[in-house]
Amino acid sequence: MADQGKGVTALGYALLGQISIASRSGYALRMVFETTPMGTYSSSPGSIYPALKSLCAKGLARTVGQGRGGRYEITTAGTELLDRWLRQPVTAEEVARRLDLALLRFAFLMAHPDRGLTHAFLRSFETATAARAAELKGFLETETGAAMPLQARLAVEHGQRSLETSARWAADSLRRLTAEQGE
Amino acid sequence: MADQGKGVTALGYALLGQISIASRSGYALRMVFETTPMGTYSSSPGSIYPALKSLCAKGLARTVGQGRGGRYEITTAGTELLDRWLRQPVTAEEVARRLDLALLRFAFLMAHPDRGLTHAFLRSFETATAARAAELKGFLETETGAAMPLQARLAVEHGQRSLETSARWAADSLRRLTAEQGE
DNA sequence: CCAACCATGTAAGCTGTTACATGATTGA
DNA sequence: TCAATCATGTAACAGCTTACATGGTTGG
Repeated sequence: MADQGKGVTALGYALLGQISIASRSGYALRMVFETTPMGTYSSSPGSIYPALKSLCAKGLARTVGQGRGGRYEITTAGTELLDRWLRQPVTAEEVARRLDLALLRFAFLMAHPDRGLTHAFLRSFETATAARAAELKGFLETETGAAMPLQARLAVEHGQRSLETSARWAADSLRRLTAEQGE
Repeated sequence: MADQGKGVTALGYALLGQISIASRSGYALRMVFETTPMGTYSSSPGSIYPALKSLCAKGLARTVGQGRGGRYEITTAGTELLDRWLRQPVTAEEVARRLDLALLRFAFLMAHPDRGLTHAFLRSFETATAARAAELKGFLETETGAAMPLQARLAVEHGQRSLETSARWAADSLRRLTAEQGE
């Protein structure tokens, strides 16, 4: 019966994640996108307000109060959906097409009561990025010189090196989070 | 009179760039997306064929032949539009939101007669990625401890490190291309 | 009282996604 | 001849972008 998160977009999850930490007004949510690097996930009021309405229509969020003090808060169904989303492991496919979505999950895992999830995420993130980097490397090795001029190789190498950096980031982050917990 | 590339999307440029190198059938173009890392820019026939039609409707491409041997080729207007696009420098704004578009330009600059453009691109790419990385670093330094838990910092750091890698890639690529020309 | 900012929206247009449909050709 | 692959589409739907519109509140 639970509609499996059908149609919740990156922006939808970005909003849901925010209000799961603390209820906020639409304007306050907008400001987060405009003043922090989370801005990658949205732009203008024309996308945020409709997205909030859509979350309400799906029963994942609700409004409390109105006018000046109106805020959005997450519902039980919203919490459950967010939880299922946060538990998804990172796949090589996701890394190839939607790395931003994976990073978004990481950011919100910060507030999740199950601290083990962050560790699981980072492990699967490291595996998936390394795997995708290897795929690109394999592609470069298969395609021989003539079929692939230097400049095309360089373009693919950008992706490869970028993903290797991501994998290292995951390993480093895991260490730092573990160190913090142990203190 | 020239419609300044209004409404040409990433996929549109990806297609235009391909046929500027050699005329191809729609299917051949699809296969490029399905078998190479260029696949990031598209997915299914449902997007490629309409995009090709749209290019034709805008007078940027045309079909030659039909059925089995039908191919798409670029028009003069298409060549001019592509040229203007390829000459655009990389900005910090583009790096923040559409790094993929910048990389796409790089890949097609390979076929451009003006070899100086590739060098100009790489220099502006390096500057822009480094600038954006510095922005993120500045953000991390401004936001103090309490307002920003470790895990949120780490998420931003991912972006920062990734962009630093991009900047290094640009510098390395410039060296390698210069070396190749000098041989 | 006027400008600036808070706060929330609507509407048009375009793209992309998903899923389905179709016919030709070729190798087993 | 039958399956796979070549090759090209269409239709429904949903989302984002851009641009515009609207009122309340507060500081100078």
